[in-house]
Amino acid sequence: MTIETQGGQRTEQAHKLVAASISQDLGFLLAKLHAVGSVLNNRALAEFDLKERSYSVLILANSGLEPTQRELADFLSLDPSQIVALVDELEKRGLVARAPGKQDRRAKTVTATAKGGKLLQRASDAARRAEAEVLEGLPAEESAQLKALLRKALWGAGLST
Amino acid sequence: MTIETQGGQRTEQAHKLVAASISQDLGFLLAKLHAVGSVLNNRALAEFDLKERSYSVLILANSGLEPTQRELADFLSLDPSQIVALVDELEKRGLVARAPGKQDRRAKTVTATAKGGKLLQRASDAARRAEAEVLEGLPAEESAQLKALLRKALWGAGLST
DNA sequence: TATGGATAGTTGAAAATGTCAACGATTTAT
DNA sequence: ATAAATCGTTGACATTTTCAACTATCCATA
Repeated sequence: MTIETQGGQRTEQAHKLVAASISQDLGFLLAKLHAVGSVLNNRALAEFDLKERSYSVLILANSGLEPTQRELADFLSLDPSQIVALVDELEKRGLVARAPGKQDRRAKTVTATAKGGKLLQRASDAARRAEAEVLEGLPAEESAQLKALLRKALWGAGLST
Repeated sequence: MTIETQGGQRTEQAHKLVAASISQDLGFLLAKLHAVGSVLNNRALAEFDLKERSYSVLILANSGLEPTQRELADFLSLDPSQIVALVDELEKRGLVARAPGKQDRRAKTVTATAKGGKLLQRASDAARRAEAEVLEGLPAEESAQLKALLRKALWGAGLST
């Protein structure tokens, strides 16, 4: 991580090595911006005792889509056992509840409790501010464009706008 | 990771949960595309006994910019101790060499050997193909745009085009 | 309708990564 | 000259990832 946002000012001064060809590499760019963003996100969410991971699970639990743990694992690109740990903790805190799947009794759906929904509301404010900080170098239109392109790369056209 | 690219065909079928609001979250989008890309990158680089990390170090060592280990750590968002391990391994394989810094004798610059350069050439072909696979949902122009926006978010305007 | 093969969640262990504090050697500032 | 800071390195510790097993349930089909 090793990123100096101590004073809260500069996100990153242009580095000598930016000139190297790796700055054209998609994987590197994604890793780097994700690293910057994770620090800010986790810092913003710490106030609510959440991290990026648990925040994601809470959002999906609160989506009304009643995801099963397997669906969470697939969607978040995590191992099913990691979902167990995340849901365990959120459930212990009374933020989400497990329910047996309606069609499939093996599966367990995860839904947010009222308490979880309230916490999420406050937390997502903080997350929004963190995201804005990551994107402070981009005007609003380009931020939207960046996110649209990421969605399209992941899932193809059809959902963006 | 849990991503089904076994047959080599579909990168990811549109998931039920795409409808959730987290699909608008920058951190999530970066994490997810990075996860997909890492799998493909590491698979492509495995043939050369490299991973994303060592590949990045090798590129920078081969850039002609003679980075010090500290500069590598800052640029790659890694702890200095991780750079030690990465350079140790590459040096042991004869792909890079450490040299004392010219101005600062505490520092050590890392440069690629001829052997490292040759390996890098072959590896970067494979990496390019992996990147193309990640971006197969985007036409060339949008791929370039995505990368330009990522660079701008990281370092501001000035280098892109 | 019973049997075999797949799948959901869970557990636990092993491997890989991340984080951090300390240290010697040097540099920089005073 | 001395003090404070920095670079690479080491080693300890925490967190995360990965994987194989296990039970319960579902599904296909003989």
